[in-house]
Amino acid sequence: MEKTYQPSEIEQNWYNTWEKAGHFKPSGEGDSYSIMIPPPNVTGSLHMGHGFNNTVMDTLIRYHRMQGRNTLWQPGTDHAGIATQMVVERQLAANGVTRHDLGRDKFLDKVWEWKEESGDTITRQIRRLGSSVDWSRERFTMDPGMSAAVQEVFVRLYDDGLIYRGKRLVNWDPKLHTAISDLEVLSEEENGSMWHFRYPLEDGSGHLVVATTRPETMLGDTAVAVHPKDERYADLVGKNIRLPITNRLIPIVADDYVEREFGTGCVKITPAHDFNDYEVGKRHNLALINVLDRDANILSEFTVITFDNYETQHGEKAPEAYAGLERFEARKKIVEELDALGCLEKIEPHTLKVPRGDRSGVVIEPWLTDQWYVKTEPLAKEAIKVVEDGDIQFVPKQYENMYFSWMRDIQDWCISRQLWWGHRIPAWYDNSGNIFVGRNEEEVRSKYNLDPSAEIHQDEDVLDTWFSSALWTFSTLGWPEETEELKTFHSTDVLVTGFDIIFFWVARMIMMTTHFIKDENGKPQVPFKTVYVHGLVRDAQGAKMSKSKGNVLDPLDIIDGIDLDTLLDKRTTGMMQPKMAKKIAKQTKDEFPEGISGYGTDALRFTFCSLASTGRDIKFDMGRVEGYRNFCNKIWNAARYVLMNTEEQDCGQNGGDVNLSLADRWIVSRLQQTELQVAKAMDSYRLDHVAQAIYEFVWNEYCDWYLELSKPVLWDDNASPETLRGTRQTLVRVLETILRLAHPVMPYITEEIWQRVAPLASKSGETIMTQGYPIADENRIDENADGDIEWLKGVIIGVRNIRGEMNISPAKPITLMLKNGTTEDQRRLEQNETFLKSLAKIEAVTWLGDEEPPLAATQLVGEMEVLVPMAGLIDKDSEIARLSKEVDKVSKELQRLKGKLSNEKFISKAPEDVVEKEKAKLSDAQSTFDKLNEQLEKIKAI
RNA sequence: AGGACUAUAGCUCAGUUGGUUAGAGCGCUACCUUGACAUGGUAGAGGUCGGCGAUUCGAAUUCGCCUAGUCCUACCA
Repeated sequence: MEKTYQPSEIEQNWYNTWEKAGHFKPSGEGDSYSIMIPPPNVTGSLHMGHGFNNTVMDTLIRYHRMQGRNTLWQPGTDHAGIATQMVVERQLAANGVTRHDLGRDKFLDKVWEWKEESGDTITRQIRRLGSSVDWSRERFTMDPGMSAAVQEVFVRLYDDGLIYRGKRLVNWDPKLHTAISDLEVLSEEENGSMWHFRYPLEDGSGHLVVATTRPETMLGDTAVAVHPKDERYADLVGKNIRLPITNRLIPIVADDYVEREFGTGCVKITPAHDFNDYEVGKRHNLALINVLDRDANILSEFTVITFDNYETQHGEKAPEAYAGLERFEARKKIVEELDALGCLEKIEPHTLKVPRGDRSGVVIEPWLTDQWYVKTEPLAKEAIKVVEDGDIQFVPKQYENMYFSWMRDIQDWCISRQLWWGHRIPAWYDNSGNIFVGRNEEEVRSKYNLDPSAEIHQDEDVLDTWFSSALWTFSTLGWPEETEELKTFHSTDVLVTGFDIIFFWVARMIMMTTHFIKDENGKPQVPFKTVYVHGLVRDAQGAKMSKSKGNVLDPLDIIDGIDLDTLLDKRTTGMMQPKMAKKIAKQTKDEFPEGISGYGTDALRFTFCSLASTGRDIKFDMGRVEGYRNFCNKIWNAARYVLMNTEEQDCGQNGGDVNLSLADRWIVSRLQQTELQVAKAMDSYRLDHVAQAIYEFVWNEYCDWYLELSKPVLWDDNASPETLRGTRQTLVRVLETILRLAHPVMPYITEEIWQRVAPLASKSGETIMTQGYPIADENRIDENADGDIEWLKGVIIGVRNIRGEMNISPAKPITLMLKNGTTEDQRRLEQNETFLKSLAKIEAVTWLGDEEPPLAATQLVGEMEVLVPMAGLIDKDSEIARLSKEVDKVSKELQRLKGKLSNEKFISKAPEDVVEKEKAKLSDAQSTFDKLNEQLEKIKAI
């Protein structure tokens, strides 16, 4: 074996071997356990969040697979409508081509090409992370099967009256030319202005002052509203305003939407360009006047529409100066003109929330269009119930509240997108605009008894990407066919995801699944029984990782390492804002002056697990990765030691009596306790505790103590064959168990070592992956052995402490004296003298009776005094200093305990066992204190 | 505005139902190339657990208020 662990040399080989051998596929035996991967965007690449997410899932999957469950981890990718279309359009734009130049079919060919090319990136990354997904079942949301499911769902929901088409105000992205859902709009606070305008009354008797943050919309104003109880304006209600610039007459209406205290208490109402105004308009049956086109430029002819059937009444010419003007240009010009007309009262600075498209970043316009909607209320009802009933549990629990509060106030879901890339809406129209919904044109014609000669055409739009991902848990299993897989693996066991997509995805999956998938009794099935919600991975400063900030990390760069230049390249090419490049470069150089060295997959995975405490974001700390890389090396070298001492040796594989030493029994006992801890942590999704328990046991018990304790046995020329066999067997068996215990978290290193250790531990099999997960045997928890070793450790640490503080070289053999021990102490010494001599480098141990001991440095182990004679070794002053420090410590403790125990109330109210415990502590502390003082006096006296 | 979460050693984080002398890793100090490992070993230093109050014999842990930060949701034109 190499002297240090070299992850790069083994990882990819093992992955290929596992995959080829089919170990990632369900075994077909045992109770099922399944997880659906949250499908990443097929044309993107995985970031640290995915790395984390994959690690959690793979750990759970490998754990359950080793427990003998029939385990499926379903992989796949998402077509990500807007994001992908944008990428391809940007590529085309680089050559000066638009998608319209190509036309729909040619454009889609291009997208498919790009998907093929880029899809490999993701699957390669997933493989490198060690994820044991069943690649034979890989799915893509635009696969024929998936598309069929999407169509089926759309048609059935339409036929059930749960999908409708209507003209509504939607969030319109004027750059991408599509509607988007509420969730895709991000409102950030920005600095703007509040403009106060004077609107003259028709009768010339004065004016009202309205305030607005969006002057350009005034072209479409159809009323001014005041509060019905506002006395200032009571007699104006019903009168008309002569709207400046367009000179349109608009009424003054009373509506309690208006807040009297805000601004002047007068609000201009623009029903076609504001969600609130839309509601006001509806109540007062105002006209809707749309003044913007799809680019959010001013129309040359406004459309004037009534709420009644949204009938277009007539057009209205835009004031000539404004026709075709970009919206912010128009704003400027309107303010100037109003100023010139004497209608500008004042301009105040004002911070407001500006809605922007999460993809395009441009300001979203409420815009009146025809769109398709899912009526969510009935679906939400069932989706709320399954969580209330506990059919679905959130981990951590508090996310249920977030889920409920959103679900109980859910809006209808706008599912149509004016894109080309996606599932085309299965609806057809005839020339009079009648709607026909069906799986294909043929079906539509027969379903609606259409005249064969009737001309119909399919809707041009596609569905929101989340519409198809909402079906993910069952569409991947073959629905609407009633497949074996669907029966076996649905409902899935757990969904592992970040909280940021609870609304986008989790909620919608629950709605769709409960509506479409029922068990044999007609009870709605849930998509998953548990939702494990994890935090976001942030950079070392705690900032969200994002491409535009240039602080993203590719998990592979931590696995393989990357030099500074390449990393700089990666972070600064293909940016949306090239201006940022300089800043990003500096920040990157500061954080990674040497680039990043490769730490291997297992170290990265261990890091993710160790940071996976619930309900908390992860500030990614490179120092921890390094620490866990060192941990891998520790395991590696422990294995090296074990193999050096067991290979070609008798480890009891072929029978023969074994004699287990105290150390052997102790480490086996500790192993059982560790197994209990790990299982408990796994079952409660506390992967940080899993990692912690494994780390502690391996490093602080197996390596630090047990391996050291095995040395005196193995190196003892007089040791019996039974004893040697016992220790070798324990060495290999415990190591082999450690490997299985750690395998779900660190698949590669455990497999590599297991291949060599397994036969020595009488295990056989092709791979560690399918071995049984360790189960604690509580009969092997040996409290006597635990106690004895604790005692031994106490003595050894005492001696080492004296060595350390007295500057006695660890290499120098010393004599040790013990005094004032019990018979139990004597027994322990007798049985462990070899261990003690070896680990504390002691040449002789004497047991003192009542005789006066020589001057010595002292440590206490319980009542027993551990003495290292001073002659020639220890200098008086440093021993005085050392003892004084100890006395100080103990005296503080003594004070505290005395105070507590002299408190009447404590004695009378605290439970008896607690009082007893405190009393025992006090007497211990007292005797320690006395002995140390005594010793201190003695030393001082010389 | 409403809600959630977070605040523990210089840094990154644990701390089960209140009973600890508050832990780990990294970093720091001193010493050590001993036959698995310097990606190591041994011994140390370092915290009034964000603040104030309440409950209790006893609070890092429960409750209230406050401060700071993060994030949702809803928003005032």
